[in-house]
Amino acid sequence: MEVRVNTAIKKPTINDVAEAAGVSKRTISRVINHPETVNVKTRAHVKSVISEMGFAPDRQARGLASRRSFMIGLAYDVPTLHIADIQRGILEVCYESGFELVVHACHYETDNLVDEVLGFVSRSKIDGLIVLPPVSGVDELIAALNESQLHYVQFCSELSAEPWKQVVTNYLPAVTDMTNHLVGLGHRRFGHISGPRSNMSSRKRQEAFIQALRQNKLKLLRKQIVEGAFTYESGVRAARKMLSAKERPTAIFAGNDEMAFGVMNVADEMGIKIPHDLSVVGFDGTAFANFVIPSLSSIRRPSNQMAQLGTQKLIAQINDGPDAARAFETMISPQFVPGDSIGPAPDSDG
Amino acid sequence: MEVRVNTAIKKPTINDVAEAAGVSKRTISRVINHPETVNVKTRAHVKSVISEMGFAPDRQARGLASRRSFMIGLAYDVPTLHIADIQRGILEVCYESGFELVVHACHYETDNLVDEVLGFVSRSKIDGLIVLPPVSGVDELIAALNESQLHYVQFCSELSAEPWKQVVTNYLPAVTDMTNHLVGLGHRRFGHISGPRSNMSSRKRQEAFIQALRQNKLKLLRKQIVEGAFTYESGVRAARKMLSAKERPTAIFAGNDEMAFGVMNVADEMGIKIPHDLSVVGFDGTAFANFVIPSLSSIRRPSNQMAQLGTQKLIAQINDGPDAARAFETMISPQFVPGDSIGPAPDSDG
DNA sequence: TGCAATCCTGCCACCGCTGGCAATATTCTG
DNA sequence: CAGAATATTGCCAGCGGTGGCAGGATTGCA
Repeated sequence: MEVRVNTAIKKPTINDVAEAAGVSKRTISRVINHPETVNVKTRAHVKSVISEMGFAPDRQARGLASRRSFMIGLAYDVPTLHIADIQRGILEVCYESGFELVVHACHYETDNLVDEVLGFVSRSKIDGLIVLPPVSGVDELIAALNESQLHYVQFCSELSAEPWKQVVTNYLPAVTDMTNHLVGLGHRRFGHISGPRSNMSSRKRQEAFIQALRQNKLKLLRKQIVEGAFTYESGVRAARKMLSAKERPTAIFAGNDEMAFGVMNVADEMGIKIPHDLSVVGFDGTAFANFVIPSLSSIRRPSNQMAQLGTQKLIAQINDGPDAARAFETMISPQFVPGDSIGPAPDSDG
Repeated sequence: MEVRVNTAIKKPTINDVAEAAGVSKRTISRVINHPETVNVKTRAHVKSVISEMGFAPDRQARGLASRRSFMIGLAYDVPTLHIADIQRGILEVCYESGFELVVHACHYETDNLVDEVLGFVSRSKIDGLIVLPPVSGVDELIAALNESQLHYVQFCSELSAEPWKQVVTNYLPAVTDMTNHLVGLGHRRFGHISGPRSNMSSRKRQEAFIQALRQNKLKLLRKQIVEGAFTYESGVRAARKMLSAKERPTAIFAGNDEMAFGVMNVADEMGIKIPHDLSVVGFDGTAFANFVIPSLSSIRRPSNQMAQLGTQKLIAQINDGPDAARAFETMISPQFVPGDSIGPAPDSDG
């Protein structure tokens, strides 16, 4: 196996800098890692030499010696637009803080998820991990991460005992807002297409919906709920079932946008007009919600903000421990964004 | 700055294995890197000890000593669904080959793109880089990469002198297919919403369209082309201009799906029925094309296949040099996928 | 059976950086 | 101004691997 190596770019090493600055490499190292322990004058001199030579410490060597890699990981499952947005947000913060991002796609339902993720962690030697739903909803994984003492941040929907390791989306306000909006438009018969019941976020969304309805003295019966799988196809299946029932709902709240698109297509196919005969609301509020006709009402999660917050918390945790991470927010509130897919309840109702 | 370190998982080192196996660490290293130079018996023994102890060489140490990192990088710009899919495909191959993936989001129009990407490369010490459009269309960057002797694979639309560093999408067949299809439906007046003219892929798509029309003895005049920016909004603007012209086209080919969605929305707003009054075709063919009503005809790129191919080529290049990479395909052909957004040309035509 | 050629294997230096500790320089105290 | 306390800095030993080279074991051939 012939191995080719990049030889063209040769960067100065700490030794070169030490020699050029006329001090020992230990001092260079100090200026970089603990500047306050170096005499102001030496420090200034070394710093100028460093920037003059364009020196940047080698990550591998640094990592080997200090047991840090200056890289964080991202574990996710389905490649969605929401996740692509989150990834971008994470990168922005990474660059500010001098970290790189190593990604890992996995299947959250796989049996050996824990081993797989832990394997990724130890192979890549990341300093911390960001776990996105639905992976973040796997309890054994979170337990294993806690035990491994790896720094991590979990994006999820339920506050745990260690909030400094979390970014929690609070669904209730936005879902209540949405529900009140629909009730105000005269809707009384609702349908809900949930995500997989095994999924925490999905359960939380459903709970929030039920609670919001209850505040309006309305109920969501079991038969008004159909379980989906967060995919378009599952939305189609659920919608068929729901819309062919004898008393069909006048408004459907889907657990994500993809499933809501499924509802819109089934409605079209069945000649049910949106929003005249049926109102539809999704969840995620990615750009695509605006591209469909009529535009989809949805509950928008601020992906960029979430990503930045989560990354800042993780890096604070890595660099300065839990207390530093505790200084950041934990709760994130998504927002109801009305679109053309909702309207007054049809007259035929009641 | 208090630094916390992951201490719970402690993996065996090469020394532990050497001791356990009763041989020197040099031999362990050989078994891992050049097994053929080790006596069959010793090799088998060492291998069993390795797997028994669950030993895996430390990437950082290995990298430091061998000047390799066993990580590859991905440089991209806009976070789209197509790119999310590609990322997933890349990861699949990475895992088979023992590589990790470090991602880098950049802005391809920025002035110091070259420095930025080269900075990323040297910081992260990746062994190779995958460059996606539109970043891959920046000539100075490609030139700089060639000069730096870094292994890379460029996803693009024009064959260069070094095809083993490329995955080239050949637009012509699918665009011809699409064009013939539309011409067969009676269309004669076309419109094209291109991507930015500075973008190679965008120019290539347009050229392919013009060429396909020419084969049908049709022309695409300058005024029938409006420049967009690959975004929904730019599609909306272009569509407004195009559809309010006195002789509006009966079929529009947009440079990507997002812009095609823009066309669909403007048409709806102007009371132009799709596909009755206007046919629309997009480019990319991600899942969303099927979610809109009517479903969008598009040209689908096999993102997973492209990703896998590109990654295999890159890794072959890294491990075994250009010749190994040359053994792989270079050309990828997207496919025209008709949807409900196209129909016969309106009678009023001609 | 003797000696060279070929295989294997182990020793050791080093990749570039950090941390412990000792050494030196500087400042403080009486 | 001496001795102690404190601030700075340098030496050296790793971190966990890899590669060159030499030496010992084995094999080949006369």
